[in-house]
Amino acid sequence: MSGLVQVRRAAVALFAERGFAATGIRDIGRAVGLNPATLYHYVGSKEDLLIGMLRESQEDLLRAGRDAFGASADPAIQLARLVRVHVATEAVNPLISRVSDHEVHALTGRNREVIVGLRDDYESLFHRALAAGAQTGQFLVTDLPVARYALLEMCNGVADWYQPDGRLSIAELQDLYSELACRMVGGRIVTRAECEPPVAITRLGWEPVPPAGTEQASA
Amino acid sequence: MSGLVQVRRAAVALFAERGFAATGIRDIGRAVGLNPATLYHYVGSKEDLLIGMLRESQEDLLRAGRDAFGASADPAIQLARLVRVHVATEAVNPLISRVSDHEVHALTGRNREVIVGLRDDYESLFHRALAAGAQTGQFLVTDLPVARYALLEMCNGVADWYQPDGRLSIAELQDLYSELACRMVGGRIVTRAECEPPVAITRLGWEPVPPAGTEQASA
Amino acid sequence: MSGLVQVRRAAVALFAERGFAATGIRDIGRAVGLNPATLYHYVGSKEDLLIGMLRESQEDLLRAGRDAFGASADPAIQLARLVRVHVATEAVNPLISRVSDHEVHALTGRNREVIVGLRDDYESLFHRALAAGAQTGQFLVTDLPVARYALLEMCNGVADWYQPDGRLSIAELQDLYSELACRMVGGRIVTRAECEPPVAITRLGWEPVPPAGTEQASA
Amino acid sequence: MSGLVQVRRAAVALFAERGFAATGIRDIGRAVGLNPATLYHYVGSKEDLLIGMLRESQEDLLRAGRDAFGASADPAIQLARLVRVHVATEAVNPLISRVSDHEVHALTGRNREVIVGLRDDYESLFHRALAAGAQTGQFLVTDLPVARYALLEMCNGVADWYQPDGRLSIAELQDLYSELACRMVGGRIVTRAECEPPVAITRLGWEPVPPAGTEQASA
DNA sequence: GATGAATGAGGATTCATTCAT
DNA sequence: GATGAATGAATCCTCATTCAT
Repeated sequence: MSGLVQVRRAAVALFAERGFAATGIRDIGRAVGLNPATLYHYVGSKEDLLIGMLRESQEDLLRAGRDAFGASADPAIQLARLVRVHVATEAVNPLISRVSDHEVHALTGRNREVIVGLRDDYESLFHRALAAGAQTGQFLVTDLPVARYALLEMCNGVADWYQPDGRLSIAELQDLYSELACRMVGGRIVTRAECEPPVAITRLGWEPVPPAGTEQASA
Repeated sequence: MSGLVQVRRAAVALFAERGFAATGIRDIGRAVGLNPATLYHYVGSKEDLLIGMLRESQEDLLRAGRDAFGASADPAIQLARLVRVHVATEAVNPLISRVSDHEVHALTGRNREVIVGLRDDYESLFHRALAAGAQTGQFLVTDLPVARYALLEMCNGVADWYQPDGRLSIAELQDLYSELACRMVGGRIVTRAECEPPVAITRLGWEPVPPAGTEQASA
Repeated sequence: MSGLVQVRRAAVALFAERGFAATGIRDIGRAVGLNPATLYHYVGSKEDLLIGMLRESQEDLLRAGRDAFGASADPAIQLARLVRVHVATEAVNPLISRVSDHEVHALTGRNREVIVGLRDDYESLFHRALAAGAQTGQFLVTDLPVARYALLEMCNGVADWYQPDGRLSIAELQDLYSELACRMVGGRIVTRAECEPPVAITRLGWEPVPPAGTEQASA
Repeated sequence: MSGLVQVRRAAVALFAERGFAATGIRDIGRAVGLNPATLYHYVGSKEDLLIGMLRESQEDLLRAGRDAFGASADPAIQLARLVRVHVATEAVNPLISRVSDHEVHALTGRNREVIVGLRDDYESLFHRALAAGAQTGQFLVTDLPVARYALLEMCNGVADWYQPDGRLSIAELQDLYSELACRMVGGRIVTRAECEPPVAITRLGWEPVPPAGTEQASA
């Protein structure tokens, strides 16, 4: 495997575990058995690593979110599919998701703007689904921004606890969160079948491989 | 106002904004117009500041949570009151709440254990309310742990966006989140009136005072 | 007991145990239960403490040495008495002796000169006894400076190991070192009786009192 | 010459002159024209420097002492050889010897134990020679531990005054101390010839080179 | 690709000391 | 006498980064 990929994965793992600011370039080097100086053959700077992983993660999420959103005109299905995409993404890329959720503030200047922009675009998908559902009356949304915040935050936590080799398959996880989301906005419970075919969730190149991974299907 | 209080508030503000690891002792000193060395008159170490604020915050939340939980035997009201307490606490102490939500991992050794223990105790209140409601059938909870995670995460985000002088009063915020939570678990919508008298939410001594505070009632 | 005496004894004890440079003014304060700032009511500076104890120690040793030297015209007796005085002083004031032996180099400028001057005066007593004994032929001294160095160094170590409540009384200690010294310079063994009356060895005010002191006679 | 060697020698020189605690990492850096940070390329910590030099010094002394001791079965020759080794070692490595004599107390924990252990092993050689000589009656030792202390302390001072380009060659120095030691324990005077061939005394890599060195033979 | 050497800036913390109270 | 507050300088050490080899 390429040295660059190793470096990236080590960085993701360390940023996820200790946080960006608390991770030293030496720690990353040590994790891949490389002299700190050698890292600079692969990477321009520590912040480059961060912006790189955040951008890849956020762009991928946005792409998947758009696919999910565009696959149906029914707000309930749109919402269910968005939630399914989100939790599956967090479950499949837990470490990079944690970094995405926690370390945006470590970015500076233009880098920060780019990521915030991507996230805004992504969140607007939820807004549109919620707004449409509220308009048609199939959702009961007392306050739209609050519902959106609550929905997104709810999904964001998945990466913190989900274990791929645990009790729940990714598809089950998606079912559960989809159900919670549908109930939360007062809509009908969208079934897994209605969300077929599932949006493909890819494990990103930056995501470290778990020691003994169990692959599971998602819908 | 006491120098110690100033130091604490400055530390909370900076830890919330930049994160613990990215905040220097010099930054805190600068914020209160004190020489870095002088800080060590007030505080034993940087981590002492962190554990101090986390402990105070977590103990207060646990106390308020227990009060809320114990005020009724009805799981729906228990849950609604827990949610009301949580979001009000985040709204009243937004900065210290952000630190609590994000910086536990910066603690080491025994300090970490203490905070994690308090958080576990607090979360168990949600678990008991959910479990009781599921048992009686008034809640529709397909998966109890997942519901608890989702609920807590949903509430945790409030400190990130709520503006005390914004569109929503704290009581309205509580109503909205209470409604979302009730729906999410398939229960009846508990009204504000049912949660009277409200649990008192205190602004902690560590919480920085906003430049021009608007006080609002909570239920 | 006066606060100043307490401070001085604590300083001696700490300087002896950790060395001057490694002892903080705070350590001394802590040892006597005083705020660091309060120490400056008793003492001008950390170096003042050091020069004070070294001067007192060195002046007392010089005085005792002169008394011992002047009490007889016989070089053998002069030497024996000097050795008796030296080892008894180290045994009675072990902590201050250790500081005297090790921390002269921590003094600066004039302070250093004063102590070195006193020590030179003291050492010249040994030189005169040795030189006289060599001249009369009662000593076999191949190299006078080397003999003086060796003699003084031999005596200097006593404070590092002698235990007042141990196997040896001070008088026995004096006998032993006197015997070693006499042999070393090829002279006759001067008896304890010949050194009567013994020079008085005083416990200095700076010397910390041992927890449960056993007083012993010296000759 | 290697940077590491330069750093080591500078550290020895400064520790010998000012003491460990009073020497800053910056001082060492300045002495070798290196940024303080660069020192940490060569050395793990300040204490690493100290333990390194003490261990090397003490191990070398122990090795030389064992060679000297083992070269004869006659206690008088054993003792004479031990003394010759000791004073020559101090004369050839005066700076590192001073650090060895004065700074053991600056070590912490395990490091301290290691050095104390080595020193105990070394001192036991003197004990065995003295005890054997006392047993056969060729030594007059009234008190064995006191004799050992006195002997070792006497030798320890050499590094404080001996000048390699001074009046005395190392061989003459050895003769003088050997004579003093033999007399001190009431034994016969062992000649230089009886100690042939001399134990090799090596200048350690840590020992700073004097500005204009004069090499002299030792026996 | 890889690394040893190097560095300026900064990390948290302690220093001896002063001074108003 | 005593102390809390204060500080500039210094402590050891680590930071991200560069560059010649």
